[in-house]
Amino acid sequence: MKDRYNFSEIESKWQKVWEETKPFKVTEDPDKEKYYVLEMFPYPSGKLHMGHVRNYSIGDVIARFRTMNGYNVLHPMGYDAFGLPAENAAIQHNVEPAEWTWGNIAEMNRQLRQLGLSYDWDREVATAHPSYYKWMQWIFIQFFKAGLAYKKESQVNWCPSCQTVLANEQVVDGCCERCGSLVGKKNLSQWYFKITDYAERLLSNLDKLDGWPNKVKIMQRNWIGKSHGAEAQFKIQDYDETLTVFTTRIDTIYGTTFMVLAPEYPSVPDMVKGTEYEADVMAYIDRCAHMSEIDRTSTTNEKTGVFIGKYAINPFTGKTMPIFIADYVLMGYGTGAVMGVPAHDQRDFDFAKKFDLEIIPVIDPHDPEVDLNNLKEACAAEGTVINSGEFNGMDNKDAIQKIAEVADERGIGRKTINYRLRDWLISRQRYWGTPIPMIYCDDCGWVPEKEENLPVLLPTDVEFTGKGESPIVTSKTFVDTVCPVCGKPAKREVDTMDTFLDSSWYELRYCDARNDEEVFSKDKVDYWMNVDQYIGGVEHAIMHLMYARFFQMALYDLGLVKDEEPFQNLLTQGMVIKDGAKMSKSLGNIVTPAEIIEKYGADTARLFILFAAPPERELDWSDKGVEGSFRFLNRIWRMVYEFLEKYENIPGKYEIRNEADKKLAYTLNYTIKKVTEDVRDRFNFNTAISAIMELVNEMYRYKEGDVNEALYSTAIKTIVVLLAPFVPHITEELWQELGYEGYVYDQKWPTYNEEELKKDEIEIVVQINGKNKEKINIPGDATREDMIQIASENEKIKGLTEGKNIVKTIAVPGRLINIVVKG
RNA sequence: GCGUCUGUGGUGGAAUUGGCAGACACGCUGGAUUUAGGUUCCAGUGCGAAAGCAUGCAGGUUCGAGUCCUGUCAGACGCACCA
Repeated sequence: MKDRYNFSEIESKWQKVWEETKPFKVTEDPDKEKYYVLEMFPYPSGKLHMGHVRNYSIGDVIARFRTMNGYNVLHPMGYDAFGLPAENAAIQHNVEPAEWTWGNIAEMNRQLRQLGLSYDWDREVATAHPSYYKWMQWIFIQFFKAGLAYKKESQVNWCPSCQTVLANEQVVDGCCERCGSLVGKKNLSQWYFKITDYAERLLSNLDKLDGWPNKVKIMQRNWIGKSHGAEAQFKIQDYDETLTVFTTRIDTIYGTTFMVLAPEYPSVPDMVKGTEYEADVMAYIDRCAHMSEIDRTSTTNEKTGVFIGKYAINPFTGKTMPIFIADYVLMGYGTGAVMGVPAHDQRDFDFAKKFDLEIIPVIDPHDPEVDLNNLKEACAAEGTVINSGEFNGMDNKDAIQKIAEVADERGIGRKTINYRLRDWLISRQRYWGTPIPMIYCDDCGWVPEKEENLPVLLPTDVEFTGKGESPIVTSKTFVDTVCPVCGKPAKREVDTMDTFLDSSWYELRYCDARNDEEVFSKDKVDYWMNVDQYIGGVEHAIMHLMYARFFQMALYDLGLVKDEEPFQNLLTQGMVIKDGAKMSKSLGNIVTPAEIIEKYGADTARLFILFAAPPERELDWSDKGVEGSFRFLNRIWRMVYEFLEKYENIPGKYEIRNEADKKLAYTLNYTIKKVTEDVRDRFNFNTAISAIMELVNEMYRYKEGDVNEALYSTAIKTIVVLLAPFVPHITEELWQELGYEGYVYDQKWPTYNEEELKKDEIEIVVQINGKNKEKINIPGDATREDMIQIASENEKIKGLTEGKNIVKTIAVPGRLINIVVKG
């Protein structure tokens, strides 16, 4: 054995072994309990960053730990390979998106292999590969057939100068990131998925997801945004249309003094056509088209709006009231029309003040602080209904029910449930995505491509000018085709799919990644699913996880999978930051995995990243901290080296000869217990590693005395096995140097001996009125009464309680005694 | 703006169930080893002279609060076409 830890030699040696022997390749084995560990697959930007290293290190510890505990572990990796950056590279650097992407994947594959991760690489998928997107298209067609996909007109960001559609990300402060022009909106007919049909199930199933962090479930609940309320219908004076509003406060309908429509409300242009209001209204609509939703709904902004010259009629009072359009009303939520009740809604209050509109209080909260005739702000409190005709005197909570019932009877409204969740817009006017396998025929309408013709391949004769609605339009071979139903000339859909679709079912494809005959074998998916542990960035808490859940439910309804939920347990990791800020090029605080691996090796990088913080928290990168982790591995190396030089390696049954042996045996067993529980139950790898460090410190102390070779050999062997999931290369090397058979990744996880964890004597604290006063030693098996007895005999405690009235004494076994005194 | 989360020594963090705040590590200080630097090994290290005081800030519940409750401030993440 070499006296120095040569990490680069060791790491490349074992990576080569793993590459050749494929120890992490798995197949279905009905006799073994399976465990599916999945890390969110990366977008192949070309460079691995520390967030990736963190994600995959966490997953690798879990996968290796479960393998050592006897599970049949599925641990796959792949690439979310479609997306905007490849297209930008094409536009800016004139490189084919495919070439750019496959090059990046090759580079990232190389970097991932340097980390020593236990993947079954034979299951690698890349969503941009036809063998993957063929089945993406197949799933789309099944969804279409099931009525889950439909076309609808909607708005996109449009740069008038570039003549192209922009992603929200490409819009900076309302302007095009490329040319700086003011971005507008453009209407396009686009594909949607009816995720709202699943709103209730997506919501109620959350209760079953015990293995998910509460915060993620709360975020998803809020995102779905279920609210119970009512619809009410308002006729428009001298215009043949009825406005339907959604409100959660139908009890305040008598207080409605105006109506507000979203600027995009479809009939608004027609209502103002040819009137004196037309110019102002159309100008306002245009202005709103340049604003983001976040800006529009900000409650701190001064309210803006325009009167459209029409009046609505309150269905209960018959009173007429002005109709406005205003940016704080969104077309995408509710019905795009709201009743303005300034007395009881703050946004309506602000609007009424601005436009000098009437404020009618209709709920009396019986609060002396609130002057109903001179409101300073809206009063959302509950109370008694007033100024509301037949409903006066009711409790407003009862009125919410009653008014909705009365409206229903009179045909002017009804109770309803509204969700904030909107249908999923999946069309992208982009090249580098899965082509939507739909064909438009003048006679048959939108029909899917025949399944035997899949995949609909992305055309390669495309120009990337950065202009136009979709680059695919420039292909001379793609668009024209024949109708799969009637055979007449027809045209293909030129939009591609949102890349979120690709990543909504990849966990299923991993179960049977090389299947050319079907999307996946049901038997294989039934064996491996669900994912036992999913790990990824908390930034995906809502969208990706909601979409993947929706896919699984839809596939469940199609009979393709046996469960409604794909991810049993979820671990959301925090970001990697440096000096208190996100690592970014512009701040110049980036540390790349490559430079750390070069300088210290992958084991050190993994160890530091797992040791520096628990997975859920942000991780503050520290170069000094990395050196500390490197030092620890060197310390281990030297300890084993010295052991092999000086002692016989005879692990196994040992005698406890003295206090030193007893102490080491205790620490050894305690460490096994601690590491097992921290990894298995809590994912607190930082405390697991610190426990191992304490064991090493104890062993350094121990070896200075009279060494019990059997015990010390056992400790050496155990520590190598305990460290194996964290630092796989060095432990494999040490295992070999110690002369053991087989591989350390294949060893059985150690168990601990309860007997050796028992202590004869423990130290507890004695408090008086909650303040620590004394420490006493008591027998390990002392009862409450024993504890109090021993404490009361202590000289210091006697002195402190003398002449005082002891009110009570609280004894917590194994921890403390608190004596409460008076006087 | 809305939603969610996080605030503990000089630093990263520990305290798992309301029960000794600061494990482990970094940094720093001192010592040993070394021709010297580095490495390594050992010891010390929240503040305070002490009584005591300390977990962003202000209250509250409790025998006891970093942990629970209310309010507040600061930062991070998400907000539907980045992935």
